[in-house]
Amino acid sequence: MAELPELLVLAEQMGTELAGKTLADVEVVQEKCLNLPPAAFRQNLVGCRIDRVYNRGKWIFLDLSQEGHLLLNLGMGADLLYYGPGQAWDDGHRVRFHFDDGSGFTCRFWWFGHAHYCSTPELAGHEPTASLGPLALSDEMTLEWFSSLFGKGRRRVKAMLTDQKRISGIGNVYIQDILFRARLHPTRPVSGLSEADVARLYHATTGTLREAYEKRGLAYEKDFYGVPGGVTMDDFLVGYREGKPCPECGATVAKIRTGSTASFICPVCQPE
Amino acid sequence: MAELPELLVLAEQMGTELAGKTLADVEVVQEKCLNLPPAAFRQNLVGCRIDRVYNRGKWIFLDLSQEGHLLLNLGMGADLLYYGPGQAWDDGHRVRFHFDDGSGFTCRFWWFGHAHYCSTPELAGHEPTASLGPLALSDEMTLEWFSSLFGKGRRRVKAMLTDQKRISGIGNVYIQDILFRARLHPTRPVSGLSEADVARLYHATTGTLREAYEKRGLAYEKDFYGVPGGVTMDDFLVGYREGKPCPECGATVAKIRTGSTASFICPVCQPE
DNA sequence: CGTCCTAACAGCGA
DNA sequence: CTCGCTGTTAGGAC
Repeated sequence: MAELPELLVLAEQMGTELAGKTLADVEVVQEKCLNLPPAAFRQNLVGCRIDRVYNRGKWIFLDLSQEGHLLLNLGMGADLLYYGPGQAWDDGHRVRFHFDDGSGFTCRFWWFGHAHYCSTPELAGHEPTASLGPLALSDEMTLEWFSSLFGKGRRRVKAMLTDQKRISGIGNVYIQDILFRARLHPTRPVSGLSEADVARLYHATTGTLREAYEKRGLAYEKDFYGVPGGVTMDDFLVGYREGKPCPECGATVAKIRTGSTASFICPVCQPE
Repeated sequence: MAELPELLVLAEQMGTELAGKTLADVEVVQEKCLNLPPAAFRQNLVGCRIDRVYNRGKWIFLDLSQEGHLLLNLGMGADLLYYGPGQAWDDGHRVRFHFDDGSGFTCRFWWFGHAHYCSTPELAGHEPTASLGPLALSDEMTLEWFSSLFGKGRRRVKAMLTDQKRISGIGNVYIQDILFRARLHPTRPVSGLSEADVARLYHATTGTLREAYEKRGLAYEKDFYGVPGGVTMDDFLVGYREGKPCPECGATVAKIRTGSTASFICPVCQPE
């Protein structure tokens, strides 16, 4: 469930809290989350110091001493929760990382998530992260670069914006209001957009995500300290508001199937 | 345009007429039809004797002496026309094969066709023919084998029957009445068919093609001697009869788009 | 609510 | 009306 706003907050907090700490133990409850056998995973990590934490697409990267990287993906939703020295940790975790000062953090995946280890040479060959596009909120994401995604091809605008290989960080939650704010139907082909459409879409994308980031993400997600974000359902314009009136024109917001995902649109403001 | 009935007649006539003759010359007008440079194509063929002619999918195979094979595909429609010793050949041909007795035949492709040469060892690597399914009219095409195409998968019945890799020889003309006789809508998924549906479809397939073969194919196609077949538009039940009444129920036959091809159906007898 | 793999479909060009 | 290639979509698994 976590998308870029929540993941930016998490990585920031993790960087501040964990940088300089050294891993003393790794507890693996669910083996399937890993890309290595638990013993190898643990052995690679224990003794490493956390140098830096940052985002790449929907992955959180923890750069380690000894040329290593811990890569976390929250899948369909997860809680990454810090515990201080002597504090109890969250129950129901799938993986737990423990530091030599007695603190640590747990990963609790709702359905499925990933905790991968890669050495620096292996990193380029790590399929899930090797070809991620630039973060939707980053200096690279200029209007010029954004525009290069459009104009050619018969792909749909929703499919393009949620394709992590082209632009990363947008999922099926924030995309709803992004498209509404741009007044675009999710199945519009990317080649059918005018320059003005693309510019509106660019500002809708960065605006929606930046505002959510400033509110520290969704209210039904938790940060590294268990604190929920400030974006409530009432902040949504059309997302997950089927049956309610469009904030712009009052028409009834519809829930439709677009390919295999759900979309929420105002049928008047976002004609096909 | 030629499908199995026309191609069976052609291969039969070509076998009877050409077996034993030796190629003396090959004239290439349209280079793009070949899989080899014209000089190499010609060199491989001249001096070879025709041993046997038969069908594989929509390809006509001419087995040659010296471990060679001439493979003809008529594409969107073509005339293969025989000329006797001293007779004039058809004008507008793309390739012409001339025998040492003065006879020969021409290939006139309406839009695009292929004349390929393969040595016997190369044959297995000839992509277009390497994985053709069994001919729709052949001893292999038992009800049991036919049934194995159905039951599983989300493919559409029309796409399955015209997939030359699964069952070969059916094109967009005969498929129309095959589906009508089986009372099946072209976009029905193969996994949704009952045993009775499959049995009806089997008998519709073999019946439609066999009857057309007995009439020596379509009236707007020509055999090896330029003689048209006996299947006229009036013989079609729903194929290419949009706007006319269904022969079964009188409802108006509709022309619809199914994927990228056209389909002709009775909307009452072939519900979706 | 995600991501990957694969089957199936769609458009183009020869 | 053909076939094959390629980009895109759709479904199931984890």
